[in-house]
Amino acid sequence: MVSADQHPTRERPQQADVAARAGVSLATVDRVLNRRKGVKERTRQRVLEAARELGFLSETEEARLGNARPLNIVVLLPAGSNPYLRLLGERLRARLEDTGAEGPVLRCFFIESFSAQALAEALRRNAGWADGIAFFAIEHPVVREAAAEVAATGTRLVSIVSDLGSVPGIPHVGLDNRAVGRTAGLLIGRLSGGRAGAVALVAGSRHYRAHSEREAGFLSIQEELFPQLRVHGMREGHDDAAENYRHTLALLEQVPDLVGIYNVGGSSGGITRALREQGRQDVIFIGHGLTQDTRRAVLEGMMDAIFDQDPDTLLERAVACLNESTATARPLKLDIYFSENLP
Amino acid sequence: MVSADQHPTRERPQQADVAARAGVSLATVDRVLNRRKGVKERTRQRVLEAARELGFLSETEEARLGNARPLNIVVLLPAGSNPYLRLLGERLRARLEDTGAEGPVLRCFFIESFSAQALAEALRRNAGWADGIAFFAIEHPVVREAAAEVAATGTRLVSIVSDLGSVPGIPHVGLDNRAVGRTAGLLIGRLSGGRAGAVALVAGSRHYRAHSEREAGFLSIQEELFPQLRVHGMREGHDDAAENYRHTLALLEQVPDLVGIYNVGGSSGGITRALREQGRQDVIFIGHGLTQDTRRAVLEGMMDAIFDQDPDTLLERAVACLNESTATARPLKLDIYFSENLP
DNA sequence: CAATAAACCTCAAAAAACATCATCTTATTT
DNA sequence: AAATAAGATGATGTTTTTTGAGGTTTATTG
Repeated sequence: MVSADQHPTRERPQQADVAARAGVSLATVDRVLNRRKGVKERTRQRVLEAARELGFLSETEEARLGNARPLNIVVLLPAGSNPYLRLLGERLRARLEDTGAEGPVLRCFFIESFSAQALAEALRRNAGWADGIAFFAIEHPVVREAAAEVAATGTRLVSIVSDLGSVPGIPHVGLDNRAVGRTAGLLIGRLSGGRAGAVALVAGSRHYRAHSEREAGFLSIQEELFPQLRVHGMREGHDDAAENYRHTLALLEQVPDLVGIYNVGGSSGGITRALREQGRQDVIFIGHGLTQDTRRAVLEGMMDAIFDQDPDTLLERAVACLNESTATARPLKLDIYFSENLP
Repeated sequence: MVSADQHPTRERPQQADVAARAGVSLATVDRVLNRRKGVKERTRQRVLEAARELGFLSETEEARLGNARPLNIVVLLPAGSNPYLRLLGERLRARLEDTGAEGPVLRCFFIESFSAQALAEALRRNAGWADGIAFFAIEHPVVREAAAEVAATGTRLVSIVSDLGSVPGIPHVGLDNRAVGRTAGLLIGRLSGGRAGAVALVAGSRHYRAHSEREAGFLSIQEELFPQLRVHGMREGHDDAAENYRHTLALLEQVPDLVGIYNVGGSSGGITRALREQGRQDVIFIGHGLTQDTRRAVLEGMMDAIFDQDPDTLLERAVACLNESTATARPLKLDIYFSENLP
């Protein structure tokens, strides 16, 4: 009968024991153990301690559950109808749900588009409170100033898609936009098969560095490789479908020998609508952002290629930048989609 | 009897003792010791600890069962001069060093190319020993048989780049090759700007499903959209630069109106060499695998586009498949590189 | 060979995971 | 202060996973 073992066989504790010990219900223990949301930090600790005392958790589990409040990250996106941005917002929400309590808490705010003032204010508003802010930069002294201030409070910053220019300490996650512009130019040039004529640029706003860099790249390669094409001056469509629609109609009327359009910004839907209505499938059209509307446009032949930066990768990299200081600023990969390789 | 517990006698402890000490049943001990599934990690640790304390396990057994985290993964690649495969091997090594003791141990073996026999043997050789095998599949009954056998031993399998066809239980990590072929066809058709003439296919071997699927996709879109182009029968270059070089020279001589070439397989270097030597920059050429030689070829204008599947992503996804059973088989993204968006 | 430990299987019970709703707190607004 | 909203917690039901209790077969050992 002697203690057959040194250790009197210990009954394994169960969640119910932990619950009793912590003075909470089973549901709460479950929430803590499975990292579900909706538990006050204080209660969480009580449960964890009870579990510890009962030896309910293994080392690794304890370490996994014990620590770390997830980071507080704010993402500032331009408001407006730009479908890519809406998609980005959605992916953000999806990511938040996905990682659950694991990952950082991502909050997304939509800022008045193209307004440096509004962006600067939003930056300041979130300083200190958030651990990190990811934002679409507008190149403007007001924004730069605000960014510097915020960085000083310890809140980390990362610009996404469009950057601030040379501001040290603010890494950037986005494409190599000059190369992107050149690639667009190359493709339009090659797809036009030597035809002479005009190519048009449409942009959201030159205040976005991303846009002006793409424009610069596009212009440089046109000049370099395709002298038979002349570039018709850029129009700012403010990433608005209706505005882009009007621009395109005007363009089609004014420029009889239009060969191609490159939409540097978002909301390509307005452009395809104009092209479709005018039956101008012959016009080569390249735009940005893989969304429902651009997919359809490519499939029906109104659009020739979509340039995209994968939203999930973008977010992941942005979060990584905010987490670690070893922020590698290698540009994102440009995804190019034609009608046949849509995902 | 006394001796039994006073002095830890050298009597062999039994599973029952381990079970008692861990506070679980014999069935659970059995599950842990024989690596059966359906044991909670926490319980597993308990059992292992109890076993350790009782000296039930030998060093090797303990190592095998214990934190068996660093999985043993074998990657089987075709031997040969194919630069993409060499790059893949390099990335693999890099990954191994990178993850250090954390990640799985990746071992890479080069198998005689295009030999179903050799591949089958290699699979069998690594069965049981390795936890998982990632392999370039060759579609052949011998291979399928070997794969099924290996899967039965508990060693998990994943095909990379080229798959085995519909074999349940063997997930695949690779491109949607039909779509890839169609995209290549689309690009060549569009870049040729309506010229009439011939387009040629070069492949490694039809025994690779990836190659034949790309071929099928290419043929289907040519027929569908570009009647002015005729497809010149496929040649198998066995992913060998020298062979591809000879093929291309012959091609250039025999087919005066050659408009484009699509190299379904690897080792595009031979083709660009032939094109360069013959001064045939006018021939549109698309090939696979972003490597030193294809980069150069694109930059000097001998090649028009490179289709690539990112080696790092490929490896990561393959390892993920071998780790978890929740292997999502979503195809990889096709990366398309032109002269302007090379990374 | 007999005795025994281990391997391997199935099935039912127990525990845990997961989802939902009601209730109660707490903070915020009016 | 009352009203409201948002957050926490508990109660409870459903589903899935884990575990235990058997039995049968296969190796091992004395």
